[in-house]
Amino acid sequence: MLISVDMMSAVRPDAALATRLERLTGEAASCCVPEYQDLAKEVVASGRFPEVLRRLRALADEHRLLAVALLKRRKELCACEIQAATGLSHATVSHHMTVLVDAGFVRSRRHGKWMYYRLAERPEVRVP
Amino acid sequence: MLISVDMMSAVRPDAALATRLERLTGEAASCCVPEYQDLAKEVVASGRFPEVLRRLRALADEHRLLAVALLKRRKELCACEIQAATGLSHATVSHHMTVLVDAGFVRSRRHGKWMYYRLAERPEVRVP
DNA sequence: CGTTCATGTTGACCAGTGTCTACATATATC
DNA sequence: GATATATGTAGACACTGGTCAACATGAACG
Repeated sequence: MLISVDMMSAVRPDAALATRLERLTGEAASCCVPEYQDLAKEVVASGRFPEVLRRLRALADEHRLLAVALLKRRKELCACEIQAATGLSHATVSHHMTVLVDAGFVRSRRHGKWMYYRLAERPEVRVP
Repeated sequence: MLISVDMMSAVRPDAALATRLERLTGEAASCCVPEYQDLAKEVVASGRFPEVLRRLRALADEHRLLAVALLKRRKELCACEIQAATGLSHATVSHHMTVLVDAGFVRSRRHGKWMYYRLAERPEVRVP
């Protein structure tokens, strides 16, 4: 599993440099240019940002990360096994696994009374 | 994602399968085997787990992720520009950038009154 | 069906943290 | 040195979210 920030896509760095140079020369010390508000809105509004944030939040929990790490080692685990590993109540485990499934990291399947979890195919996150 | 074979063999996957099979056959429905507690401890105790968790937590915030996304587009930004983009107070921006620097995603340099931030070389996270 | 076991759902609690104000520090300029 | 600007730090507050107890659901088995 990989979470990466690829730095290949630079979008017009000239504008920022120009603004900063202008400020350094002291002509118009216009800090807090509205241009950055627009750029920020553009980034956030892009479809990927909310999804990436949701996936990062899903992984940024001690017990959920542990569950994913365990699923990396064991092909498949049932809910009670994850409960044993984390030491949490079954309610909390159920909550965590729902978060992981919704985020697309984990897939679940029911077999009789048991719920089995395994990693999704390409659990990858890229910073937008 | 690929699960490496050596990691699986290192932790005896047979035991898990045997336990589950045993449960499926209904012989001894011993849920919550202590083996998973040991495996969990082993994973958490491995040096990478705490660091990975810390880095994930650093990214899993709306404004910090935005800052990283902006730094991906503009080579370098000063604190006031990030403040303009996020609409936060300068104190909060300072806090967020400290978190990102500590997590190793961002590097900072001071030039006169201004603090400039840019992405670190290999901002990459791998689930342990 | 009724029971039992595994899991999902709800609601409430509370610790962690993102946020701001106020103050402190650093740098440049007069 | 005094002032102004940019940023860091400390403390307080509010809100998100992880947690569990209690209840609900779903499946296997008599």
